Amino acid sequence: MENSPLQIGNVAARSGVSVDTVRYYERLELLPQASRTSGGYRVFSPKAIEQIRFIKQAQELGFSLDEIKGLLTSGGAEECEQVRDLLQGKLSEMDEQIKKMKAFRRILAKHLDECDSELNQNGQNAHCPVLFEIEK
Amino acid sequence: MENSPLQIGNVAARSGVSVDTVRYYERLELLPQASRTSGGYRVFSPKAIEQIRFIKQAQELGFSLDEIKGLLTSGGAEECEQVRDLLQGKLSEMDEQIKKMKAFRRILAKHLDECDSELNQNGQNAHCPVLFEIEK
DNA sequence: CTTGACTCTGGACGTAACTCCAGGGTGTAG
DNA sequence: CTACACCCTGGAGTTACGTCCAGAGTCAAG
Repeated sequence: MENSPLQIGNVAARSGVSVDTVRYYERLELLPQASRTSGGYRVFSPKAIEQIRFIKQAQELGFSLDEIKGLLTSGGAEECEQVRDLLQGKLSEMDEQIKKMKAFRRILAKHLDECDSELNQNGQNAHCPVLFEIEK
Repeated sequence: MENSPLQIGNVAARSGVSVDTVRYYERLELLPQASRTSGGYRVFSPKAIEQIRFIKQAQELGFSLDEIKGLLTSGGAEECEQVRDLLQGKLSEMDEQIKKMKAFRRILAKHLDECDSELNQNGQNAHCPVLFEIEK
């Protein structure tokens, strides 16, 4: 049978994290308590893999595990509002961040240019003009 | 005289960090070793304040202190190229990140909508559809 | 000369998010 | 029955970035 129970190493490999991390997430209640075999081995449903991927995705975008927990425990109406608030907050935060990044991007790009032309013109005794005038 | 030496508490206050943090940055060589009074007190130049602000700014945008150190130690031609590479790398990273954020933003905004209409229509027994279909 | 605000050092502590380890059990193939 | 890969738990260790503390010195004002 190909229907062997989905055990932790498998889940870990498929979702790109370590088995330790899977157990860690379970402890933090980011994953539901997995059921066990008679021998005590955890048994996962394939949903767990998706869930871990979701966690990783959200994490890359700056959500903390605690916030992600908030996103995952969505049940009734009350929680729905709570999730909505969390999302709303994160959205404005992200807009803010994107704006800042664009501005800093421009600054860095400019320095990069200066760097390059400095190298082209002065070659050996070029000195980078990074940091100066970066303030506002 | 208004020309009292710029000491650590002052620098800290003006740059919005704690004195501990200033000393910490000095240890990490993110700030030059401050000179000392006869009594052993650090004496800073106003440039230090700018530098700390720069560090904080870069940090908000996801640079680690180690990377920032790379941005700050810009001297001759060799370092210039090194800085250029660092910036180049960070720029593509930022572009990547901005793209991802925009995508995730859309996903979250959609969920937010669903959340809202769910609340409007089903009121009390609304249940949030967050997490499902978020994969890719 | 005393007071009070400020500074010094070295090292311990704190948090997030893991990561590793010892000592032991499970399960299956040969 | 013996390997051998895999799993279990509890707890210690790690990295990044600070923050706090004790015990002691500095300095300007009164």
